[in-house]
Amino acid sequence: MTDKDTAPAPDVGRDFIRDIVEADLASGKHKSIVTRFPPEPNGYLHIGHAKSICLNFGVAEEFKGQCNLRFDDTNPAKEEQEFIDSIQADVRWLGFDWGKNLFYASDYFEQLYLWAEHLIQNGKAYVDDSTAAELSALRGTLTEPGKESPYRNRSAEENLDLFRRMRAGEFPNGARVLRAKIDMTSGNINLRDPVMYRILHEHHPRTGDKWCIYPNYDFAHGQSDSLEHVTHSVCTLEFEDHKPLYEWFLDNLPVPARPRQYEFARLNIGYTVLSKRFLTTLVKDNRVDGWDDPRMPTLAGLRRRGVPAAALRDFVRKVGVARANSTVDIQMYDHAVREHLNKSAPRRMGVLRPLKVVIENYPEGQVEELEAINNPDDPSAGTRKIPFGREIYVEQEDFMENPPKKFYRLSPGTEVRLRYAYLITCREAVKNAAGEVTELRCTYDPETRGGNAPDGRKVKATLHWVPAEQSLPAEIRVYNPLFTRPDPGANGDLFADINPESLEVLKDARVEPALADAEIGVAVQFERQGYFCADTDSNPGKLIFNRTIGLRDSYAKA
RNA sequence: UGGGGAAUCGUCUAACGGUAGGACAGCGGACUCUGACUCCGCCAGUCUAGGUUCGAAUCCUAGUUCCCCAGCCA
Repeated sequence: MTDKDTAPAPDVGRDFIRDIVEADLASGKHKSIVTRFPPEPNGYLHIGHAKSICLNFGVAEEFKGQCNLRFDDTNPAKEEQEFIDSIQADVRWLGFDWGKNLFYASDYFEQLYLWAEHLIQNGKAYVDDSTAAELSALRGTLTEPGKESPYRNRSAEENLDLFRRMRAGEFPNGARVLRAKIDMTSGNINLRDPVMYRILHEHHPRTGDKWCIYPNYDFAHGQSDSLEHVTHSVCTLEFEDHKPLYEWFLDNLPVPARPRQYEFARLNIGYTVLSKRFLTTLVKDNRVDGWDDPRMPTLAGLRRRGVPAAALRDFVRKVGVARANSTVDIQMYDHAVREHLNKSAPRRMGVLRPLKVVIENYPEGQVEELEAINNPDDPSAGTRKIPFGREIYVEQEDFMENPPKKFYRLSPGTEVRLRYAYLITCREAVKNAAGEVTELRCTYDPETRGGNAPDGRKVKATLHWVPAEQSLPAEIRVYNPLFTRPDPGANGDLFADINPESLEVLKDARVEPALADAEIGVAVQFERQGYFCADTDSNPGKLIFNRTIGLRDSYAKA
């Protein structure tokens, strides 16, 4: 293979992982590479996983290697089939394909068990009868070395007998563990005789009740990598301390291949939390409406909200891969989403908070069809017709009775354009007993059909609108950040920082008729408002839209 | 007082002893039938102190700050 065959496209982001892979290929250390994405099926994937997925699958793709999807299913107490299924759906949605390379750590349980016996026979592992508390006390602290367990020097025969009886189910949960015999005085706590197996009388989603002892991460991960001939085992920074242990097992076992572990910094984003533990709590406590709640940073949530997979891939590419902890500005994510949606989303009109407008000089009962462009940047997207009549709705915030100087929209006496329709002039604001504006009386200029004045006069504002009669009622769900601060939990209480206004439901919105058959999950732009998609709860009898993201609004900012 | 990492514009990220560059954000302007988009311009950085070198973000020394590790989680 030449450099030309293996070098990634020049426009793709480079990083230290890709540098290593490229060097390993160039030096002949590897003829081809194998990576893997190893999720634990104990929750849904979130945008942090997207970084890992794009990295592992992306590198494999760029260097013509292979990327396995391997479930790290070594803890049946937490893992479920639902998560195995959702993870596969999410990885596919993100745009990656593992082909035939779908594996489970549980596929290797028998081999791992045999390797455990191998270590026992070589005097490198022992069964410990200590309780969890005793183990913890013996482990020492960060600054003090640990102490050897009284069970540490059992004979290989006794250890083997005990371990086999553990497997046979003779002991209850927690009664004993199998530990590697390494070094209780190591500065690296992971080397202080780490646990390899624990007794867990649990039903496993894949192996059922076949096992009642399960290997833990450290005893499963490296060997699984080896069995799959993974060349580059890429994980996050917190596993760096585990690398010496990862290598100790590979060094002391007759494994078929020698993978190398490399670590990168996990993704953090302002105003959000990417912790499966926390997201699980949100779901279990019903603080959100499930894993795919559009407020969740899960791939399922983002998908339901209308975020295109390509935008996520692009976001992750722009963020880059490095070894320094960092927190990406949420606006970088917003930018990636808007950038994609601006190109792809058809334009429509929807009024979130309707204000009725009566066009006094427009003939009663008359309806005409006005032509609207579906995407100004893409002529091939075509046009559509929007009915127009004497009564329409505009956005409440597009009218002010006493406007400040830079307010270009409607106020008594001002003229504005209705997008693709006419120029109208506000004549009067009708109020209710409480003094609230309930209706606008306007006049239109019949000469301005389509939106242009024959005399060439200009108006500063173009407003979106919908016809009163033919528009459709819709519920619109507007999402705000799940947290009120960029660094949630920094004051010690994550829950205290949850944004009570993360969901805003607008029940009286009106949308143009073309939105009747909006495809679920596919965002369109409501002009001047943002991007919206039909929610999974939406149906022809009750339209429900999620706001994917708002448009930038330099007026609101000022 | 143990072990392991990391420090570059406000944020994310390049640089591999040779002009500190890009993206996001911000600010200013142009354009506009979306106060969107697009375009143009501006702002702004090598943790500190020494040293090596013609030349240091990069190499050396000493500090400082931040992150991770004491699950029978991953």
